Amino acid sequence: MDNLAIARVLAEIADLLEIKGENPFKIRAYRNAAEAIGHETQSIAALSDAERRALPGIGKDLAAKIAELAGTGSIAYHQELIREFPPTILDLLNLQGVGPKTVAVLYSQLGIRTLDDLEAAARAGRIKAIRGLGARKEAQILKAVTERRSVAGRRLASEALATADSLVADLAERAPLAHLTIVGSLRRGCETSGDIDILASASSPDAMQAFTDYRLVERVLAHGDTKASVLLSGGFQADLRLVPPESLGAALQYFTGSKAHNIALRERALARGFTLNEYGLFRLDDNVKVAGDDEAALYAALGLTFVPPELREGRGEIAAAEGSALPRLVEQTDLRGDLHSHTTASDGRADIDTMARAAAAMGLQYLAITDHSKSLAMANGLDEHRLLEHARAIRRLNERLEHITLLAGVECDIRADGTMDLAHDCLAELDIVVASIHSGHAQEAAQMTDRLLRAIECPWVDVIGHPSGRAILRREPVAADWTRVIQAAATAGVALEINGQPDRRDLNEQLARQAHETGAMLVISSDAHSPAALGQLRWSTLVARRAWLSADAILNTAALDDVRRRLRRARRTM
DNA sequence: GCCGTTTTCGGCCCGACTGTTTTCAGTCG
Repeated sequence: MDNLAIARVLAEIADLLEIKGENPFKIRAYRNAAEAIGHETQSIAALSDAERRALPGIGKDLAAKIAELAGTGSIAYHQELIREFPPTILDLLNLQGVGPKTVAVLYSQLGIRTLDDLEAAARAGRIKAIRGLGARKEAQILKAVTERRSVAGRRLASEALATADSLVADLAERAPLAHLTIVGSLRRGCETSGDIDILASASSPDAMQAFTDYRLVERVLAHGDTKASVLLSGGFQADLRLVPPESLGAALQYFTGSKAHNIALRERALARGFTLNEYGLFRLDDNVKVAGDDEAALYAALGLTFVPPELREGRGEIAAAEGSALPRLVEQTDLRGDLHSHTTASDGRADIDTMARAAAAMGLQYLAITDHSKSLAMANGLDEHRLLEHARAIRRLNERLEHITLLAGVECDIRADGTMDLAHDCLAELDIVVASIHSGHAQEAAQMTDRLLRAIECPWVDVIGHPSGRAILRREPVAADWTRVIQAAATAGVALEINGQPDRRDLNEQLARQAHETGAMLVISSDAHSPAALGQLRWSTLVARRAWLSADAILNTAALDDVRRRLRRARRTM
């Protein structure tokens, strides 16, 4: 049983307990454990009881429940809750304006257990008859049901950011004195985003007005003096918070989150005789403000080094910041080259020269041209003959280029049986080979693991591209024994890619961290199919940062000579 | 249900907005 499956059961218990009206701190304990387990790199099911209990947030009871789940496939306590409440009512929980109390009332008084039940009851006017609910609540619920059916939940960070950037640009024009920052999960660099959070710091309310008047607002969900929420056309929810300039630092901290990080930080503040809110850090005894305008100063006042937003997930960053043990995270400017890109030779949009100049203009010192191999016919993949011709063209151009060096490479398909899509003597002619899976994603774990291990055994493979093959929100990662695959890559000196396509980000942050801890080399790549897409290095860099990686963990932060020496082909033992 | 530099029991983050109320509970982030 994998970590995500365990986390899902614990999170569902938390939801059910909430509807039941249980002790909120007990609920939080289940939530915290689910969150921690979902992001743990080692397999929880494989751990001993003592090892589980050593994890933060897991005590005697939860360790026992996890053992029960791993051993029998279910938890009796969970089953009891399901007998009490049909699990379908959990669908009602994330409706705008409907929380656990309302769900409980709807179920106990009207027998509502599905979205359809709820809609029918609202249309029949049965909800407004309940004490504590009213006609407006009924209308709100009906709207929320309609909206739920028309829009999906979470979206790619790249889409959210594009929407957020347009919104901020508009606000900046109409409220020029406000200091605007995109906060929340986008600032933390998460791969998906549920809503768009914007912080405005200003002494006038202009930004608030501009926000609710924004041309793409479909519906205003809430609108107060300092806080407003809107639904944008396209399905995004956006929240704006307005704070005075002297609270900018505290507000940035607070609205960046995550929730787990904030709770831990506030507990730390209390333990040190302070209280922390979005307006500042205040001494408990006399309510004097000791920090608030500057975010780094706020962390310092709590005895911590600055925690980069990408690490604020409640995964040990506060303990590390206390001991000044946070890594210096890799930055996009640390990257000296990009080892994965495409041209018109296969399915790219620009020729070699255009890609090279675009990369040079970004300040990159080297760029690997890695077009697709023949079995990807849809992408006009290259056979041995065309590929070697392409490599000659790349090398000819290289002689004329001044500010950048091109590597002649390929993104070679890993066939279903783990063999390479191109002959080894052809691969041997190249400067770099990225090997990737593009088909047969549905293989069983054992077969997929063998396939990847076999690819890693090929002496001409330098990098495994987008190793898990996932498409965020669309396709699950392939099933494989990642511990074995990562170990094999580390032993063979094959690098693992962090792919920068915004819907791939593959390896993901957990596997990237595990790979680094296992001793595998990592590369941060764009997988650009156009000049503009070289900017996708932004997304893969974010993954590396969220995996706690510093520049020395990443192969392509090195100078080209050094990269050549460290590629598998230079180190292979025949 | 977890956890320990005031604690192995008694704590557990904090504030804004809405709707249904007569002072607040529920929801949200």
